Amino acid sequence: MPAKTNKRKTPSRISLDTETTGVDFHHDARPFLVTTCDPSGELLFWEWDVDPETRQPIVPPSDLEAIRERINSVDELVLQNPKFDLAALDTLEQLGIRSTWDWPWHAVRDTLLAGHLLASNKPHDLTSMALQYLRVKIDKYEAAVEVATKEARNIAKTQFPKWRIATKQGKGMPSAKDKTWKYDMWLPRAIANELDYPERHPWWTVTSDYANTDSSVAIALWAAMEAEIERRGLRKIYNERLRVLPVAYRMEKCGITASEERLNELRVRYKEESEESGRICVNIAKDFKDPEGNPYELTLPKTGANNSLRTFIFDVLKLPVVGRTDTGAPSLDKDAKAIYLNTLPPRSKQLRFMQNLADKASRDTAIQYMDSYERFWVPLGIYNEMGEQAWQLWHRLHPNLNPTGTNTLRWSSNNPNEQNISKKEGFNLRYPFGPAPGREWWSCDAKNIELRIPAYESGEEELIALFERPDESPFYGSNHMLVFSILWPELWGAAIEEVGLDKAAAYCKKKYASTNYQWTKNGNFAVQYGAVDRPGGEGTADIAYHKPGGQRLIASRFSKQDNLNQQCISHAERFGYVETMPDKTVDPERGYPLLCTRSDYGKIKPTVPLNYHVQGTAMWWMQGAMIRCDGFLQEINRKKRLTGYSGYHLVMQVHDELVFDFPAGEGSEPWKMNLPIIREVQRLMEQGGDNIGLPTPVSCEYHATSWSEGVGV
DNA sequence: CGATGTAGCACC
DNA sequence: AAACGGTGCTACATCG
Repeated sequence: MPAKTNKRKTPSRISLDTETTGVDFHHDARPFLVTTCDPSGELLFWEWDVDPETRQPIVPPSDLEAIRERINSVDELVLQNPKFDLAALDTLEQLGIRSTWDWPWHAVRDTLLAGHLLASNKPHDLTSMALQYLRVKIDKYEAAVEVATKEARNIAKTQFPKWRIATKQGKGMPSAKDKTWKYDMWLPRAIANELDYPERHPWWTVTSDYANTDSSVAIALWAAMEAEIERRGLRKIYNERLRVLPVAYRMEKCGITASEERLNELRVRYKEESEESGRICVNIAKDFKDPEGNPYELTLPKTGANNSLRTFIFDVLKLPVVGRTDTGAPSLDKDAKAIYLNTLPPRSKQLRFMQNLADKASRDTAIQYMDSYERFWVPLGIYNEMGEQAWQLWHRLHPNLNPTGTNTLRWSSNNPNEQNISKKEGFNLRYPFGPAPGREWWSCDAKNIELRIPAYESGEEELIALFERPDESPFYGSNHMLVFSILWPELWGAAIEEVGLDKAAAYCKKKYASTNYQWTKNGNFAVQYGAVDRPGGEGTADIAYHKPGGQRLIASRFSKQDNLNQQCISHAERFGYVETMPDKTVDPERGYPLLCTRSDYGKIKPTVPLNYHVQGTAMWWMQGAMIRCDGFLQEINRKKRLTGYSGYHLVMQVHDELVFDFPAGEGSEPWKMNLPIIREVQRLMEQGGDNIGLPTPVSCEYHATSWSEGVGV
């Protein structure tokens, strides 16, 4: 034990950065260089040879021991996106080099989180932030690596055909798209080694020079950022933000399970149907003549549209243009297709063509998503004790999560994106996802949180009443139905006449399902997402509402909420940002600052401030929910001594929904085993409402087999 | 051939 | 002028 001292010492700190052979750590990507730097600028780094035929680094165990010692000897560990480096180092475990990394989360400081907190809508990459905060340009080091690596790739391709150069469709690197050279930064040194380049040749050090620049910039950057965080009074909020890092890391590591059988069931069906529709389209096209007078040979696109299809539709069939793209070109998106389906003459070849084209497009889209899930997944059973069958038919995806990926506090997700998995009727791609054998899933959803926030914050009684008394006549908690009654009082009145006040809502919802009620929903979404309303003028949601002056009518009915909108706009115009609602458990004085988008002329876009304020507040709420739930589940796992995938896990976040993967209950009522745990999860989520001062109820569903099939509890 | 921009579409 | 907010991925088209 070190002696206690009264002298307050400056915390010792280092920065750490890792270079890797890719980003797919659950496939073949591995680290090959670790660099550290202390505040005086002193560097200490470890660079490993990479076997060019396997792309695996050759790592002396003593190096890992040295890295571990260096990490554990300091009070603060500065990184740019820490979970990336940890995920990289964690892969070395699989090489049998180390047992575990006891990563000091308490010591971690993240320049990426700091970058978002200080300037939420500015770039957060190290190069941009070095320029912004330190006035240092470091892009030349990356440029040098790019030139060297590209040249080294060319040498390898011609002289060493057995070497595994990164490619788009390369095995073990499903994320590789463009810029594959970034996966080969180990290559210049490998070539220098293989071809006995002289000691002074730059390729020996071009990559380590680049990496070392990053670690020395990171340590200086954190000093600058920390001072700025302090100056702006954001320390408490920053400290709270740090708590999401281990949560996100664990979510990525656990990932989500998917059934190969169920995925193939959907894919085989869609493929057959798509091919059939495609054949019909090509045959119909042959009945028409191309400009030379020959039967039109249509080449269908894999997805979307191509020139062959555009020419056929607009030049040969001469269908009218019903929509334009951003650049003014005739559109063939699903809205345009819907218009054609509703307007082309019945039993015409044109209509039949369009029907089959639309059928094909929706199936092709679904197939495209499923192909990408298959590309990214890894077989189950490497780390746990699944049975033989499960090993073969179940897989795991490890989507990447970016807590700083948006202009607000929403997270983004990629490789693959877990947040846009279709739940469309007839194309529910959540069907293949769900609990593996011996497991069960639960999903918990914050009910209407983005509508509640502005209603409660502004004190809009009529809307609050809907949320408070969802079972009461006449609207039964339905915001859409309330708005419907305001927009079309005559329809609403007639319904009351017809069936009485208590049944009017159900009656209207059914009778006007595809007309006025659908328009109401469309308009409400437009308003929620910031459609512009000008007093006395026409609101941009009016078109969606199908009601001239509709948006103004709603805004004046909900004048308090309208005031909140104006307040957010004024605040943003004055300060450039809005804040989320303060969280009394973090900093009762202030919320998270979100910079608002400006137009090219420097003015705040008026559609943005309220939207960011609400979206940001909802996601601050979600962040707290995730931190509390993860802590609770970790505690259960510790008490029950459940390790690895066998325990209780938070595995997914889709903005207002969390998904959990638990050990399965047994018997005739299996959901009962974990019901007390999910009730506590529900309570921990709802608790966030107290922190911001409004009720935030959460609904929970049990999934025995699939994410697409849930039972409310 | 690689790089870049556009179109289209999935989610909340 | 801004005119409906936030994302990620794939295919296609074009250009050097």
